Amino acid sequence: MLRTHTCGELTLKNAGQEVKLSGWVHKNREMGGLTFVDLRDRYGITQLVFDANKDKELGEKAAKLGREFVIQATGKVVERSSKNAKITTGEIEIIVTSFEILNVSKTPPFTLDENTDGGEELRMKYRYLDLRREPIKNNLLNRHKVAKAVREYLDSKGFADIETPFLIKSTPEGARDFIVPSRVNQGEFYALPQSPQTFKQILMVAGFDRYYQIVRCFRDEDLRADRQPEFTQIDCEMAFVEQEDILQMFEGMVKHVFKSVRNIEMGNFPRMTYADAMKYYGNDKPDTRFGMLIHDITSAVKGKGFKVLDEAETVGCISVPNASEYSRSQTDELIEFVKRPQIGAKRLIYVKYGTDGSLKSSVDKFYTPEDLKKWVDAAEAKPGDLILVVSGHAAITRRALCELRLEMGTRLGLRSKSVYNPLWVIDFPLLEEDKEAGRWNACHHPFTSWKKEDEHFFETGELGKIRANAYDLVINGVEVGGGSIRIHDRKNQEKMFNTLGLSKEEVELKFAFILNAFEYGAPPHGGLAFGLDRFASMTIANEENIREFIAFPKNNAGRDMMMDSPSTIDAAQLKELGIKIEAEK
RNA sequence: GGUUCGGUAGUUCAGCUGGUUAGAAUGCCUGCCUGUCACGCAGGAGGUCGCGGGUUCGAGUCCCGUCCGGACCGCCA
Repeated sequence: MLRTHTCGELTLKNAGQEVKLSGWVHKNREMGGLTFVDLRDRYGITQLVFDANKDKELGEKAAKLGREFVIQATGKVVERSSKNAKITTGEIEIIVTSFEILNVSKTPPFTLDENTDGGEELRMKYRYLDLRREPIKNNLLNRHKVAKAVREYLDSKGFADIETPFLIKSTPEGARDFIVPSRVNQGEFYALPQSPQTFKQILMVAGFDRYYQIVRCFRDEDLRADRQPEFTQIDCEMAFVEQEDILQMFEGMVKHVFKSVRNIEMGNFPRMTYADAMKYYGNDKPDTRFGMLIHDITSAVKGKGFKVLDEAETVGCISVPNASEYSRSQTDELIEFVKRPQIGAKRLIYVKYGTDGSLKSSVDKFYTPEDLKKWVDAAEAKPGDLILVVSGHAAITRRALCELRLEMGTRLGLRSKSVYNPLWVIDFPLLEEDKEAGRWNACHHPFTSWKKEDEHFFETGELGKIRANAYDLVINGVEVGGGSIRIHDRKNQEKMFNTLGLSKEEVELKFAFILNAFEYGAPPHGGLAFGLDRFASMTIANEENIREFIAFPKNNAGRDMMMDSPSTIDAAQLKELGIKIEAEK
């Protein structure tokens, strides 16, 4: 037997016991005759004591133990004379009588402490060492708890976990597919699923009623801190339901997860229409931990002969509390912020609304204090506010105000990590226009149904006004899940494909299976999917970098730094697949 | 496809407007130390300043190119 206990469980209650522990040498403190070794495993750290005065050979051998050596030690649990309150085993230590080196280790290239000195790149290359570190280890164990809580809840509600295939047909709407060549069918390809969308709908047609799967999905698009090419979804679908049933069911799931993983009680989730989210927050995933809402002040600023504002499509603003005393350099910095190419606003005008009611602006040449009073009234600003005004194209203005709002929220410390504000965003538009390609795309996906009362907009051609039965769950400004009530009859599904500009032939080629299925008694159904990586990182740490919550993530070029993939394959493999690689130009 | 920041000791970084032998911390090695737990003390080793080219009397520092990494935009139905 290599161990009788783990390194995290011995306490004063075990004093006097003979034990055997196995683990890694976390730290070795040699004091001259007396050596302390922190022995670490997944469960914790236990201090081993080696006394060279009692056993010279043992002491000398122990003094030579290097970091991350794997050892097995036998000894007696005793109460410490000087205790360590920071660890659960801090009241005891093991007086070692004998030990064995199970394996040696090279010196790790970075420290394995909570605050490692290792950079991102090294940590990824030596991920097996990084995963030994307390915070990363805990992230993964907590992620397991999230998944477990999800399964508990869904199981209790009668959801069945059913697997769907990974090698499927490529349907290049939306994201780019990852492609897998078929050897048996040369010249043909599978695609990896971007989501099991059509399979879960067909499971509804098949009568499974309540389905879920914690499943890997694949999208061949560029990466971000919160986006991986393969990611995990909690994929759910229900039959015989309306939107309200789904919101209730999954609000319950999120509450259950927060309660069981973090012991956080969440109240009922507020709801906001997409239109309001765009109007007041400038995007479809508002961070509702703070106010500072966007106000449209277009009509209040026009007509004073200042061309820039008179000719602007939109003029909007936010009012930053307690910032009216901002210095020139501080306001200049904000101007640079919105002019960054990523945002692209042309200018930022500000009005300082002093606590004494005074009004000073960067456009005093054009506007009197009386004019500016109209601005601050339209903005519902209060004395002491700094009003930041952006003008120009509607989309860019909205974007700039959205980013400014988030930035100011961060600077003023209004985005607390200990606060969780969930929000359902509902009534998304069904379609959005792709002006360059001259066609309409589905906002959510082409299987989303629309609101009956908006049906007539199909006839009038006002496609942008049609609202979908689609919803997102947003927590603290992060989209953690989304879904819709689906179309469940052939006629409407064909109408949708037709609206998206797919020809009859294309539809037949790509989607015949689901249209056929709809003709055999498809029940009304809908569902949603949560991004587990984001949901877990949000639940566990209110953190947006999902790489810290994935055991083996890829870097921002889609590479696995540890195994160094992707890589070339040899000529024989290519030949079997009938694939030739074009020479680089 | 684009924007932007970075690449200097094993590691994380400093190194100003170009100017002697490129520094700090930590890690590593050696010695000392019987109660440490970020142990302490003394000493030591360790560098192709990512790579290539250019400007210059002189380049870690300036310029061009290139490779690598981070963040972001486009993209992500």
